[in-house]
Amino acid sequence: MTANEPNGRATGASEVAILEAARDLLAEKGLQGLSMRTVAQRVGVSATAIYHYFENKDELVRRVVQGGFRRFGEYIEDAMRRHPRGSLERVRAVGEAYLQFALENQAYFRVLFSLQHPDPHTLEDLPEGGGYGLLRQAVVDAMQAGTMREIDPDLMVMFLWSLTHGLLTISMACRIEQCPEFEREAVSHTPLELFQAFGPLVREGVLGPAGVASAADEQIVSGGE
Amino acid sequence: MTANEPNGRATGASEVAILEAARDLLAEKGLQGLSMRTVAQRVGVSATAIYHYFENKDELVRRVVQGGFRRFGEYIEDAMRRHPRGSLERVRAVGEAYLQFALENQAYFRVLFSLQHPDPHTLEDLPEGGGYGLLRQAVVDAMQAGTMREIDPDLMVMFLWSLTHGLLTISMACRIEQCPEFEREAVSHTPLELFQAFGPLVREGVLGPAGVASAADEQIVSGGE
DNA sequence: ACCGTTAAGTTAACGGCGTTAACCCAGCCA
DNA sequence: TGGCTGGGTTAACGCCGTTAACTTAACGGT
Repeated sequence: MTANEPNGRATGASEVAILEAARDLLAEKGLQGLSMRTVAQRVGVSATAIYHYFENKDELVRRVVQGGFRRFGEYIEDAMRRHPRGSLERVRAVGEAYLQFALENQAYFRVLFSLQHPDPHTLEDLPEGGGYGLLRQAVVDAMQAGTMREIDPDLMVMFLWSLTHGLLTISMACRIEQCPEFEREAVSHTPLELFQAFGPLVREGVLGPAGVASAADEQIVSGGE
Repeated sequence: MTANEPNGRATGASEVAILEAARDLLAEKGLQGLSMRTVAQRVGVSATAIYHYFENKDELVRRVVQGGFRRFGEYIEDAMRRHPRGSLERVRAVGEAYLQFALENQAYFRVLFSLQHPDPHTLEDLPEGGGYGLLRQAVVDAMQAGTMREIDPDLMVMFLWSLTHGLLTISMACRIEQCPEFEREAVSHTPLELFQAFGPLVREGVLGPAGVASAADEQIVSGGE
């Protein structure tokens, strides 16, 4: 309980206090640790008081998620600032920032991209220049600088985003580290290491640098297996 | 209610009947439409009867998920059968089957790869030869046939899986179609169309077929933009 | 033929959840 | 001074997962 007034009445349950409590609770105990009652208790107020600020629980978590996307965008902005415009490194850094945010704020991220939301968020949930826009800018710059092939930038963005997001969500939903195929492997386990190992595939594709050797001239190129 | 005996006692709540009811309920109303009580009602039995067959709700949905992965595997198996061993088409078909399953069984898929499970499933949840193993086989075959560069096959599988899974989960969590960046675009909206549009990027990478043209010789290669 | 065990149900209840309804009261403005 | 309003309260409803205690039908062994 926070400081109460002489009678049993509590104060200080501002909208932001509620949002902060909800955010912290989410980070600490995950989505199912966030109930109206626990949030209220942390703020020092009765559960129903929350309904003065938010229509219902859905709106509360939607607002929390919104704040999450904002912080997410900041991670990415920082990453971009650290690399020169038009460089491939900058594009890669955006991906790494994506991973970093997700891993440092797991409970958070799980909710941001939960598949359970009744109706999915449009990307305008994140602020205008948000993650998508930033990555897109990095991609357009790289294309203009000639460090990346020129195709529809939105297609390119979806490609990179899908790859990164997929890697992340797979590692969060499945414990690939302890799957037999991976145990015996030199392939590294952490999402970040995998992401970096993707580098050559992303740059040169599954066919390889010079296109794949046909079966006939295989031994010419690599000496056979 | 199913056929009851003379007294108020119900029968016929076999384990599989419960699993089927849970599966159907999940497909019809999503995860939050699946409660012990609703499942029980559909089977025609009291809620607590379920505890004779399953330890708790978690185990029930885990079993449902298991069955889901099995069906998932069948989709992929079918796709592989329709294309020759070692072909890139076969690998692509696996990805398309992945999309197809997910889109035809959305509520299902949302739970299979929910980020909310207390502890994530190991891949052994799916039967031995399951999705991962099948894709891996297709990849190994393609490498041996020379239609794909030779690298660690598990890395390649994670790459392809991440890409496909990410595309899917992003489209399920965010309504990219109605995001301003996409509205004005010729880029198609459905996951399947996007997946197909990824083709060149997957094969040749973000650098392009012959590596990207440096700014200097750009016009030599493509005649400028 | 009986008894004990077990499998498959039942009802009642507990505590937690989101949410609603009804009420309370300090502070402000006319 | 009086009424409105914003921010709080308690009580209650119906749903949830789960537990406890009970009932009954069927079966196997002596």
